[in-house]
Amino acid sequence: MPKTIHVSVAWPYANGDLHVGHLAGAYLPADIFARYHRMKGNRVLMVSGSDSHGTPISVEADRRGVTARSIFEHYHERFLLTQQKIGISYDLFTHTDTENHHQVSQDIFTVLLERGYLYKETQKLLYSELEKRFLPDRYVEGECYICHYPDARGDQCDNCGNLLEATQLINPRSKNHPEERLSIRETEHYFLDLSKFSGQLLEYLDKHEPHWRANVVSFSRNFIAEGLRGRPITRDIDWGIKVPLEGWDSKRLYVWFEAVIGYISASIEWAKNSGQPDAWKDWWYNPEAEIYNFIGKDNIPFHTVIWPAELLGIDGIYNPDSTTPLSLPYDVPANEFMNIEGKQFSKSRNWAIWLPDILDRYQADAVRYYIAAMFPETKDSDYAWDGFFSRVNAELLAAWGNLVNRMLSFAYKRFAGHVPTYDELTFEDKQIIAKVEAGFEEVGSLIEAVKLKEALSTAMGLVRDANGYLDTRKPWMTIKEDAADAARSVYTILNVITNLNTLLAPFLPHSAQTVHEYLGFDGQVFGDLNIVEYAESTRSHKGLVYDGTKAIGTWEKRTLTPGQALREPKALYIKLEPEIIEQERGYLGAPREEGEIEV
RNA sequence: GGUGAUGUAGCUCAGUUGGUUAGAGCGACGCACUCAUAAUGCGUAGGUCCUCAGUUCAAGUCUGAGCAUCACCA
Repeated sequence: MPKTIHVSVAWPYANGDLHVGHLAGAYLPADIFARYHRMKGNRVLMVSGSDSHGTPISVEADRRGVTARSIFEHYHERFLLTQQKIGISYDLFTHTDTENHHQVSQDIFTVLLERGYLYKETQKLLYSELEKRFLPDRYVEGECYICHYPDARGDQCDNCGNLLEATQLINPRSKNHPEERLSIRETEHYFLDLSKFSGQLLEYLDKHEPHWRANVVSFSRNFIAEGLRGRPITRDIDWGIKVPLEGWDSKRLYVWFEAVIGYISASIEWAKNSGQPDAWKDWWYNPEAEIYNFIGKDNIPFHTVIWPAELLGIDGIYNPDSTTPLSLPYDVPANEFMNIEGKQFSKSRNWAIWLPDILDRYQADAVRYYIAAMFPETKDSDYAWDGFFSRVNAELLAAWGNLVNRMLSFAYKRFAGHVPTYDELTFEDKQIIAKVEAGFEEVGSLIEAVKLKEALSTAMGLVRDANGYLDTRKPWMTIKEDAADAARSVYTILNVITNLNTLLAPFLPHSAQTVHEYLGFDGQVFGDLNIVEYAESTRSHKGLVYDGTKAIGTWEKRTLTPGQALREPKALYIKLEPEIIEQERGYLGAPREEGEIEV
């Protein structure tokens, strides 16, 4: 019985390029998980998109003196190309400035309001006469009321490190117009009344805790223990989704509130785009469906508490006659952070490894391999260039790539380009075949439990076993005096390589296709990743779309047919030069220029 | 300041409910091999499991205190 799996992936702010932190935290684990489940024959829907709203985008736009829209459109385009290149197989990667997303977000606001889950409250905020607007904390500077540092930011003091309340700053001023004295004004906002859900949320946590990661459980419990206070879901800004009420034209939905809605709105958009407008309900109104939210640890309470509260509050939306409730996240396998050469990622200091840059210099599967081997699943990990160098050369290339290359070219040369025909296999031959076949169960159950790092190292252990097997059977020796025995062992190792290739395919989809072809198979292991343009009534947008119709890869053992024609193999991976370590370290912290992304 | 997490071989990390000589990969060293991008295989060396105190017949594993790192919250 196939499972129904929703893979919800955190939405990146479209205010800068994607970096390895994005990949390590959410996108790559989600992709590996989704590819595996598709191979397994399960029904997968994986969605995400660019977060086009939010202050980070406005701040970046102001810094460059352009509109917020042009910033998000620029980076959305780059997100599509980058993720296409590294192969993140979204069924739909869209963005939050679509008519569809605006509509769904406003509908959800309206439903929550009608059901009494929202309340109005007056807040005091800093107002700029000059700009005729309330200023978000990030636009405010002033004297710290704790240490009296004169240039404290609106949300935090860089001198004493304390988090600040912007309205309490001494002589608060606008970042854009430092000469102006800001005043405090009252403004009205809607709040989501989280406390109304506390009983249901505790029940929800109790039910799911047993299969959640320890860090996710403790973050969530801690968040609830601190008390479920109402959270504002509207703001005094002009870039974002309008509040669907008369007289609220100057306000917009708060980005934290509408971005998570993207999981549903993108599912709805995907269904519309595929011509089956109700298809999204197979995931969202289906008690058997499992929803997995792949996110970074900074987002945990939003996905285990606040988002479930929103979902509980809108149960039955677009499906009033439903007898089953709207689905809540089944698991939130949050990753910790991936640091870089021992230091935390920092955009402002350019202490970052940008994906467009490294995809220009290294193979996508090399990047995927290193990051997957270093996934911060239980604690922060560290991306180090000497580590990248040695893991790619000594593990990916030397153990796996070389195994493929040595035996495929041996078979190609010594067995006239065909899979050898054999009489009977020896004990050792059957033993290694059985061991690798058992990997489907072993690696598969680790992936299902989202223990991806362990899944990868288990598969790599089998690669080492295969190399060990060769050393005992030595086909390059036996071919000289006992051709029949060489045929047995070469047949065996090709069979083993076929299955190892399947086990590694979710991690290394690009080289999986290459090996598949070298072995003489036709067709595609996975489907295609296309950039598609979608028109709505007043505007159109592009999305990244996985089309699985051509995919033939399945998660099961395969037996090679003796006599099958092989294709001439070439080396799978490019060997890295030691110089890259210092070269790459040199880019860290230095000024960077965005390059074109070549496909 | 509060909460949570982490601290195990040169490096990156595993170590389930406390139980025999603490594991893996990489790196180092030695040997073997030559099909392969000098790639592989076997073997060796390398650890007061952050510190101190406690519980126990027995602690990397439990408890307390401390030190260090990180995150979240204030």
